[in-house]
Amino acid sequence: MTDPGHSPRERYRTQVRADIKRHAWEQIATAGVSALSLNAIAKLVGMSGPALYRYFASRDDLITELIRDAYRSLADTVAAAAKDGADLSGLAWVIRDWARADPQRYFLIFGTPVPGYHAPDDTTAIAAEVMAVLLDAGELLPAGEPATPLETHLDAHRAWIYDHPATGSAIRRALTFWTRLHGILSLDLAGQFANMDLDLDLLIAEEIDALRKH
Amino acid sequence: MTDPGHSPRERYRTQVRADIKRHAWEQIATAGVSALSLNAIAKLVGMSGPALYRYFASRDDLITELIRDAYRSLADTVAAAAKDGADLSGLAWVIRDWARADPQRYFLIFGTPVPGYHAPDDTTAIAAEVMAVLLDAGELLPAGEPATPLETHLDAHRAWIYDHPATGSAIRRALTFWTRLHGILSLDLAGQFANMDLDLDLLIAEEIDALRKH
DNA sequence: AGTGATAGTTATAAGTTCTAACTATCGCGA
DNA sequence: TCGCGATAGTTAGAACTTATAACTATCACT
Repeated sequence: MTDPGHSPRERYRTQVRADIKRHAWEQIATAGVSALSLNAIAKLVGMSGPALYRYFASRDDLITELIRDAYRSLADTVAAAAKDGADLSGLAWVIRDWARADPQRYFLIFGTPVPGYHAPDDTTAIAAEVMAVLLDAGELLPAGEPATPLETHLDAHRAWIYDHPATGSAIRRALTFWTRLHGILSLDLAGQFANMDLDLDLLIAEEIDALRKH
Repeated sequence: MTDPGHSPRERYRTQVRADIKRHAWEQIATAGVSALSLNAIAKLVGMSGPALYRYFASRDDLITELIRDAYRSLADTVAAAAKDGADLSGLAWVIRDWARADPQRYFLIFGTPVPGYHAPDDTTAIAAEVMAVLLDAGELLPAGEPATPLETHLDAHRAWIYDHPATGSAIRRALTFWTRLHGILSLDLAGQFANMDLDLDLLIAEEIDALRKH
């Protein structure tokens, strides 16, 4: 048989792939994904241009893998926080920190979409992991008296949360947590709050706190 | 004197510039800003490659002008709605429609930032126009009893709204209107709600409605 | 030790932005 | 109406990019 999984060739290959990705992340962090150059990366890892195509079929292929890793990193971070007992507030701070650690990584997932590009299916599965954590956190809060129209709607269209038993109220809170936090984070990371001297944590805190009350 | 402003040369020049921008917008709408090719545009308007540099100093220069136009379009749209008496809800629908009309135009302003790129100063002035409208709309709502910590903070750090006399409560509502709506719109336009069968208008309505109550 | 898969090489094609150098055209003033 | 100067366009080319083709060296396993 060839390569049971840990042959020298295989180990070398995964090491070089990791090296390539490491340099790719550095480029993305400092100049954005549009400035990512396969040629430049190849030279940085010590090989010449086309050799890199032995490891990634194309530029899009490499970026897709980076997107996958970014999703994985976010899901793991959120899951770890949940395991440590974080509520919605705690999750908000964890996600804020994760986004700030590498804004371009955040935008790789949630930023400007490229028309025609479709994220691989497994990334939506990872996104569902994150959503499940948010749904769990949302369920810990008491639901309001009469369900709102949105809650009724979400309760009826629940296919995307798979078999999670969350109530309409919990789904609404999880969804709203997501949209509110993303709104704040993406505008902040994009520099739209520059020169506003805004206390972002105060804004996040009050927005998430409002979710607790409604 | 030369060119009082309406010489034949000048008129031809502005017409060609508009032509170039028109094709640029088409490219951006269908393939995103990263796929914008000066060469392709030049051929579409009937000139060969480098001739386009008579009209725009560089690719970045053209994009910057498109960003400026996008800001201008948004500000005009919002201002027109306000003149027609739109409240925060009405403004939300107008902005939603404006974003949907050309998602890539929306992302050109609010999408993934390019590290190192600084928007020209006049765009922040246009953004202030939009903010002024939101502040006006926020002032029409009654303020809650004790000001929240965020409202107190915003009241103290009000340099960015220039001389607008809005209260801390109004600033908070305008800011929150912006972050909430952007969170929803950007995730939707980016396709993050795909296959969720989500009634976006219901989500927007409840989020903006919650602002009225707090 | 030999051999076949793998990893690297260089050359090349077809793009891109953008500069340089040159030419043709257009419009204004005399 | 003629001429001249500013403007608009051209082609050539430099320095990049992604990506493929063809070839060679290396490495690990039988």
